[in-house]
Amino acid sequence: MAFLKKEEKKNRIIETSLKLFSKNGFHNTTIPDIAKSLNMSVGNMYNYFSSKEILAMAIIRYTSDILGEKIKKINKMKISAHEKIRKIVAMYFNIADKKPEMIEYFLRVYLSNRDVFKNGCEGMICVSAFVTEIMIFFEENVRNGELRDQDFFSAFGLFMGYLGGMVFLKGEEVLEKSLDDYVDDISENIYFALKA
Amino acid sequence: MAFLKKEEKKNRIIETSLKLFSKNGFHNTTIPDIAKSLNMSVGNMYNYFSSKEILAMAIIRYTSDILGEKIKKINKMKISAHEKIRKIVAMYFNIADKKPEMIEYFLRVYLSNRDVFKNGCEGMICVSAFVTEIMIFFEENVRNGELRDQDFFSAFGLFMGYLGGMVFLKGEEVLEKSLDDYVDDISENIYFALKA
Amino acid sequence: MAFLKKEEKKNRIIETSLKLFSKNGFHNTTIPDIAKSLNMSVGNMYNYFSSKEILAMAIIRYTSDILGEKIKKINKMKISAHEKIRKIVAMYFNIADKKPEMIEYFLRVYLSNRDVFKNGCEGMICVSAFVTEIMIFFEENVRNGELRDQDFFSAFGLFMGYLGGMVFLKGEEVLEKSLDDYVDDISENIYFALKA
Amino acid sequence: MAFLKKEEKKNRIIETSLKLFSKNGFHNTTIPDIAKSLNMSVGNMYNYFSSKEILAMAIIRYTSDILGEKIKKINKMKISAHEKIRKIVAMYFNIADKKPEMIEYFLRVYLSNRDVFKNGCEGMICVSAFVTEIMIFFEENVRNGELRDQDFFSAFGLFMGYLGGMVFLKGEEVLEKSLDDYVDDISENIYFALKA
DNA sequence: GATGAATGAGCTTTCATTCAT
DNA sequence: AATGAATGAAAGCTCATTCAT
Repeated sequence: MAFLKKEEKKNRIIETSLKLFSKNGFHNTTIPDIAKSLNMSVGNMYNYFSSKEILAMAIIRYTSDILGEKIKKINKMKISAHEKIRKIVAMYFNIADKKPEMIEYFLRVYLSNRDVFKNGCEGMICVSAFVTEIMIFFEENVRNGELRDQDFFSAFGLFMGYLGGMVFLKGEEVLEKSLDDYVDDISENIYFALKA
Repeated sequence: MAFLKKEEKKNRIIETSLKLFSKNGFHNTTIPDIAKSLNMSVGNMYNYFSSKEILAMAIIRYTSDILGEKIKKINKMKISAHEKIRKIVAMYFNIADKKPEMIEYFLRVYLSNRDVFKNGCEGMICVSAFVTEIMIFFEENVRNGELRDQDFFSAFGLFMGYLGGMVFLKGEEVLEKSLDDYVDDISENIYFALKA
Repeated sequence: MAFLKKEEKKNRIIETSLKLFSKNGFHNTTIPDIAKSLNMSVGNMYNYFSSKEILAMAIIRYTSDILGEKIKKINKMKISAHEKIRKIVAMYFNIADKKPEMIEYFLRVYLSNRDVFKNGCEGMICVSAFVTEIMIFFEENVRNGELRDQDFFSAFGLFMGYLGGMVFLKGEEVLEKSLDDYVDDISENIYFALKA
Repeated sequence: MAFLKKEEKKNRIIETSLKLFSKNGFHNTTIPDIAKSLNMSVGNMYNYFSSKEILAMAIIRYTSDILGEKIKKINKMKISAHEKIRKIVAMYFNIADKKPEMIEYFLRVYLSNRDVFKNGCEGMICVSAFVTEIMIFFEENVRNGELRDQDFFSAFGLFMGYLGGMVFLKGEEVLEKSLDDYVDDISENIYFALKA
């Protein structure tokens, strides 16, 4: 492990903790659990993240950055707002399928442990990469007339809440179809809701 | 307190725990915390709810029943689907304003502590009162041609996720306006998304 | 239940507690458990036995009296020491079979909860009915020359320990045969050990 | 304490718990009691034994091994069955005198807390070291004609029950003489019972 | 950097006993 | 005599964090 740079090792810790926190929840995942998963000593973990909360905050930033990056790519495409919505929904559900821990972390850790994120992540600052790209998407397409002008958070809540809600339902095993099969319905619904 | 019947006392416990769980989270609220809030001994609490998890499950049923009841009333009104959506959104935000603990419990306790609700509330069974009324709303208005026919969960996820998402944003203090001021925008968005 | 005299009701409580204590152990049997078994309120139980320990001590006296009575009958028979030993062993194993709770109470409650019996049953005083009859048996048959003269407790320990040990082994399910099938072997062994 | 290896420390915990459990009983000895006796924190105890029951089972194995080892040595001696019996009785009473906790643990913890030993020690598996050596003693001396052939458990119950019974009587302070003074009587009785 | 034994406060839950009715 | 809600101390166990090596 000595050949890994400090930053690489931090990422390894983040990836592993992300999975464990998402699967078992923040309070049911212990630092020894994480350390064991990483074949690392408990004490050494503290050389990289000085507390469980600081680790949790690093994870949400990490996750938000990856999601933001993916939306940024979609934003740069030369396609209609309608098509962009579809791509965002498809991308989101694809992640929920392939790397469910990323979405679940939002839903089950970030959303519900306010106190953990209180000192350092207040006001969505730690998910700004993700929020910003949704904002760019929204404002660009309002400007070019494809989407109706309205309060940004009315639109943001729709995206974030709707997509998150569907992933939650999937997790509860109440959906008969795969998330993939919902892409059409849901992107249409979002488009109808927002279009000019 | 002796003049309260067992059922009334259970409800008092539920109401108080609901507030504490919503405010501080399930794992940060201890049974002694709840007991103290109720001026009741820890041991006696266990005469009413035999474990913390069983209490948590009673609360979600209680909350879902109240919400379901309110939607049921709206469902019975002789108004258009468009107006019903507006009433549901207004009612939801009104509760989020007046009794925020009910909505927050959904978001911060039920949604994110899968293991707590695993034995007894699997598959949304404990929120069925709420889900059922949304289902009735949706199917009646599809039948009478006001809403587009689509997978129920595509519609349900929109309602539940969108409204929950807005309340979350409010809780994060990122909304400048009061929830009330969002009723118009959001009910329009939902209507556009679902209308025939 | 009102037609039962106080003494009869105490016996009912004793019989029921005897079974529960024997089956689950003293510490794993709660007063509410006993009360429920008796269809009686917890508070009322305390009208008959003012503490769990006092109940436990009443039980050992009750049990010892019954066993002592049975040995007394054997002592009065006009048969040889050899035959008396056989009868005692057979009687003991018969009880262990038909009312195992009586023997188990000796083994699993009385023997192992010294502190419970400390104030009121010190020095085998609560089992004296049983001990006395064994003593009578022993001394009479020493006097008439059928048994060797030796320290009484050397003989008493043989009876009590051997028989108790066999019942313990039965309880551990390591004996392939029924206790009844051991009567011959064991009474021979005891007789050989003690005879003049 | 850092110079002690993990195994040595486990043994230290076993020795101390053995004393406390024997003296006060399993249910009246708390983990904090044990930890305090060891000048160790409660939490750290759980690094060595993951539950109170697992500790109790480790103790019975430990104790049985030591007793078994002592009988094994006697078994290897080139002396008569009669003399071996005497040595076993003497050894047993010597331990009961010098390390009474070992014998008391059998009597007051192992024998009477069936549920504690249910998962892991069923069917005398945790005392097999001791049982096996008694079996070897018995079978060898049946084979060479010194002891009568009979069901093993008839003989085993005699040893275990008789010796245990005497130690129990000693503990109840009803014996006027020291255990040592009973060696002659009791080994004669056992020998008469078992001899060919 | 790396280790993992050690800490101890804090958690959920239990239960003998009391007492107002 | 009878009820059972109420008490509260104490139990077994957990875990974030530290620190000597």
